[in-house]
Amino acid sequence: MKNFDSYFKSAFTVDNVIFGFDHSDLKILLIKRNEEPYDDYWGLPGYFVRPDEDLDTAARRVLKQLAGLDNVYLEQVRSFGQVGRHPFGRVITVAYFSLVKIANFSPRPDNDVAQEVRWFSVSKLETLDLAFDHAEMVRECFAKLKRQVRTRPIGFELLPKKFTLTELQHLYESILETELDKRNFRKKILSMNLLIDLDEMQEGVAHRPAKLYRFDRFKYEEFLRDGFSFEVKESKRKDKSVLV
Amino acid sequence: MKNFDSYFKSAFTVDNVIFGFDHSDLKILLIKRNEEPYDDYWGLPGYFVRPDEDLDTAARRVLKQLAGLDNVYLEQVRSFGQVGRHPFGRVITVAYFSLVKIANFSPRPDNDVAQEVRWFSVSKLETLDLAFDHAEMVRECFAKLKRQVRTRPIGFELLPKKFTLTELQHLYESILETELDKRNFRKKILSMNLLIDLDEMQEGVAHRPAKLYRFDRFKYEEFLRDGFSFEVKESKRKDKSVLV
DNA sequence: CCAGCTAGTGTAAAAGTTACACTAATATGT
DNA sequence: ACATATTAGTGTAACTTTTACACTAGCTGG
Repeated sequence: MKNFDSYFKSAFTVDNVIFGFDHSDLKILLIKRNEEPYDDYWGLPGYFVRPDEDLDTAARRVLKQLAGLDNVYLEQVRSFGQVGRHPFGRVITVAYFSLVKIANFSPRPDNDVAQEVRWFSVSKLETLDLAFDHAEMVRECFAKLKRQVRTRPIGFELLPKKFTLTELQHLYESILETELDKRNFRKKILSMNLLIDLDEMQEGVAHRPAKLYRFDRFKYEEFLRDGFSFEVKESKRKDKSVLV
Repeated sequence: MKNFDSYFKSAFTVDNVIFGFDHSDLKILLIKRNEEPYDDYWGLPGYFVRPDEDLDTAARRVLKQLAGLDNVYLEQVRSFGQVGRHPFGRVITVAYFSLVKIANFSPRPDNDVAQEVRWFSVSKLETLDLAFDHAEMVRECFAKLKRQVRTRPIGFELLPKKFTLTELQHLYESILETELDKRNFRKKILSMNLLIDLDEMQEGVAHRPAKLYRFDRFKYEEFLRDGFSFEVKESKRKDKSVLV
């Protein structure tokens, strides 16, 4: 039998691109690193995968340890394995993207890998010099979110359980980086029958209060089984789009 | 500084799900393994990534060595890293899918890893007991192809340079596993202006010969820059679909 | 020259998409 | 208590896209 030992000298990590939505801004969670390499740089919450740990499990563990997050939407994006991307040796990393309700987030990096944890607006990230190839990972994950949000109702993972249609529209506008027509957006979203009108109103706002809705996950799964597709298109006009 | 040595004990491989289209059948290329583990099993062409090799480079090398394929469409899908998926140790694999023109393929596995190389119809794969977690990888890659083919003109990678509209339709039907309406399919495809009418005819067929077309890659890239999207939808009717 | 086969074509009805502007309801400040 | 500011909520007509559907054209081979 051949000897494969020389191949068993690499390591792998998971990195999470964690999206959150705060009022009108799409954000991602970064940590300020507290160890080499890239000590003091901002980067994605990520760490080595343990020898006895599945990839998804590792991603969830890191999410918990470095960001105090639990039970969130998580999806693998792809792996990044450029030779030389890590100074300690050959390290390939598996990128995940994750969607969280920002209000549920309590910054609790209960270990010493991160000295600080903070939300950054996706739109303001260009200027930041991130650790490793994390900037590329963020770009790809954002692109994937943009694609996914058109055909899957994952946007709801970013909103509180109860939300208004305007909040939902703002969320789509942030992700798609475009403006949507209010009437068309509402028509389309409501026609999908995936929202439950809670018969409750917003409170404490200095204007006409909006109705509150929640996402009907059960109905969505029913639709999925019947081969339904949650779909969103762009408008033909350059300056406006519509969630169709 | 911490010691990370214990993490540097794993290996990774690349595996290729290679799709080809032969007349009316979507196929994938498998090898009959000639070494442990899973000696004598059919499996995906894949191998260990070398320490100094990028992932994409490794995928292309393997494609070349195990299947004699060069210069083909290649795209990373995702990584599979279940603990225990490889008996030699911790090995995660990066799955790629690849689209090739089946006629260009000459089975030339110029090393001893594979004792045989063969095309299998995707539809008949269910019964085959593949090595490792390769069955799952095939399923996911096929699902991805199915999704991709609706929004990107990658189908052309599977056809010869010159093809007829009927061939193109059959290709779509194989991938989408559905029937398409001839008139609507043609209307839609031609309205995209991505095909060049070659003013040539099929020869040597025992029926009215069809016109030959080729894909206009240049125009496609122009469209991409202008934010165009190659889009395909399913029909509302259960038994038929249309490439829209 | 007939049989068999695939290529190629148009239209009307239905569905979906788009653009667009005003009234309703609340909180706050005076 | 009234005016102001602010966001919520709503309908329609023009246009575009999608869908269903059936016959003639042109070649080969016997």
